[in-house]
Amino acid sequence: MPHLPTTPALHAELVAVLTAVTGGTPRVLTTQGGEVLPAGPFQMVHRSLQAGLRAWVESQTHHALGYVEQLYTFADRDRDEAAHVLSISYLGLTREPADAAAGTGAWQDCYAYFPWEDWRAGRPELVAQQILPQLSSWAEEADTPAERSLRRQRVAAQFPLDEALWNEELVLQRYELLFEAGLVAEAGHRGLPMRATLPGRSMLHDHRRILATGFARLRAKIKYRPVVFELMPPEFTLLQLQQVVEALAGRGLHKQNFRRLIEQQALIEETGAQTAGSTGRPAKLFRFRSDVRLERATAGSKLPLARSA
Amino acid sequence: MPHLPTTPALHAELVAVLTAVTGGTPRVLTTQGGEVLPAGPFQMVHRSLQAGLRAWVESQTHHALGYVEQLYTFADRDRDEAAHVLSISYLGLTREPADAAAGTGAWQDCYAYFPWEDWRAGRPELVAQQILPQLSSWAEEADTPAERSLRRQRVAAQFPLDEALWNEELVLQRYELLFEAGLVAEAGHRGLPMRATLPGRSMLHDHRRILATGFARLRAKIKYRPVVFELMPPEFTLLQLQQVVEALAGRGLHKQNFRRLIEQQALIEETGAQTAGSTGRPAKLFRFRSDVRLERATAGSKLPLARSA
DNA sequence: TCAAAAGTGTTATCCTTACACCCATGT
DNA sequence: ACATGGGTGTAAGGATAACACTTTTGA
Repeated sequence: MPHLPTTPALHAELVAVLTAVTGGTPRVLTTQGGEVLPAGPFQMVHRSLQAGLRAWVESQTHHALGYVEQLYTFADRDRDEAAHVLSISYLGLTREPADAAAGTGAWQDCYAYFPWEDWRAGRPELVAQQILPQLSSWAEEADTPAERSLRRQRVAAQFPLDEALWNEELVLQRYELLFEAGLVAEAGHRGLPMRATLPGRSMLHDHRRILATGFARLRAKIKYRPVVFELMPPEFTLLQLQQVVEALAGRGLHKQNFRRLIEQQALIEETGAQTAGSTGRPAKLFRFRSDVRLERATAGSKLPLARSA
Repeated sequence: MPHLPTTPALHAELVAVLTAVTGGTPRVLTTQGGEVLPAGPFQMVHRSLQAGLRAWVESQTHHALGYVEQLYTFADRDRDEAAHVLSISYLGLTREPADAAAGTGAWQDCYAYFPWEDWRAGRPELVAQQILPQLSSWAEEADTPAERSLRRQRVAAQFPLDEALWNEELVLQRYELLFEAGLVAEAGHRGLPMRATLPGRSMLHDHRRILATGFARLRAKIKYRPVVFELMPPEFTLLQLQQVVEALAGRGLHKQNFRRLIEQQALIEETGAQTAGSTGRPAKLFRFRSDVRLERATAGSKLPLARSA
């Protein structure tokens, strides 16, 4: 039974998780001083939702949008009990424009929102000093033994003691765990009992959750699809490419294996030029193979999981 | 700038791709004689979209819904130019109820809609006899050499000549390719020039595309998450499990390796009982380990890719 | 000369795939 | 006896991960 009207007025908005990597840090476009993600009303003027989002973002940022992918549709009831809002969220990949003044928003460091996700310099102190103790006591105070065991399992799987077991893709699950445990500010706004407030910026509505969804999807995607290149300048060195991947994955990678695996996949080609002026030996410059971009829909790409050092 | 109202009346509906596997064939719940997927109006009475869908489906089918996952949100403009409809689609996994009369719909064989996706008995004749010739001539009649080359690439990647290169996950891409080439009936309804009409049932609106999205997601998911068990009875033999996976994947699997890989992952445990009465040696019965179900959110599972025979 | 980064070569290990074979039951 | 499905062992191959080492530049 399609076409039935819904009872009260229904509104829909598009929410964008727009990501770039600049200077070794993953960034996300925000508005209102970093408190919300860019969002706009949904209008049916375009062929598809995707086309609509692309046009809207490009008009806002004056910058071409490389890759776009739908993330999730949320029905957020608790902003305004009367008005029903559907939020259709998208992940978009770009490069941060040189003229930072263009557009209305500001690019923020993703790890400002999720400080516990950056393991590039080893396990963050925050995890051992605050998160694990808090989560442990949260787990122990569960009402039933079954719930207690379940909580312990979740904590151990998402914040493992052994650094080698860290799974960087679980960004959303970890945020939701910290939310449930009353460790992020948004939990208090929803009426949950707060245990403590971890460092890390919060956002309005459920935007930090949407950001976590996008970040998680991106971390998963770079492992099997050649989407990193949407974040790279036209020409780049292998080290630059590795640093972008590391910035996203939030951990260091083994240099030699990274290079080998990238090169043997034939996704990139040498431009013939080299870097100059920097310290160290000059590096060859590469570009993404344009013919691969065509078959992008099905082309795979692998990234080495080997850790550095 | 959130909260802005959209111009005309906006409606939203939930669309469900409800899947079960019965008697070696994957099935999907449909209404109106198999022409549409079950769909209902969206109402904000529940905590979340997911909870709403679950309650609605269970009230319709009188059957518990195991696993639910959001698929995609479509903005379908061409049904009724005035009314704007958002379709939020979900994938749900169940078991087909024994009393087939319960509920309003009918369970259809998924391969009735996508006959080219069933490779369990080797490459379907349909592919070599109709699809490949039609797609080839479609590719050759492109306007520019670049477009021609791109089309050839897509055809080769999605319907490879070498059976070993067949990628069962590309259900959606293949449907969209056949759509573009004017080989499925829905293309004609949208005004595209038809080249021929392949065997395979069509659906109203874009429901066959939604079904393809769900089928593709399911084929991808069973490889790394233990969701197959949502489709199994409480107790099952390893052969039954393999046949369910084969029904979904659309191809045969190597028996010995399948068994080994499943058993070594410790996702299942013996019940102690055995089958009786059937031909051949009695088989041990297994059940899904309930403690794994708890950690399902992060638990992985692997399926062997090795082909049979 | 040293630090920093680019590169090359080789080896160990694990997982997947493939192949060969034996066991238990009903007709 | 034989067909059917259950069940075990082991070897080959490829991909990943780990380690050691050389080369080229700027300060």
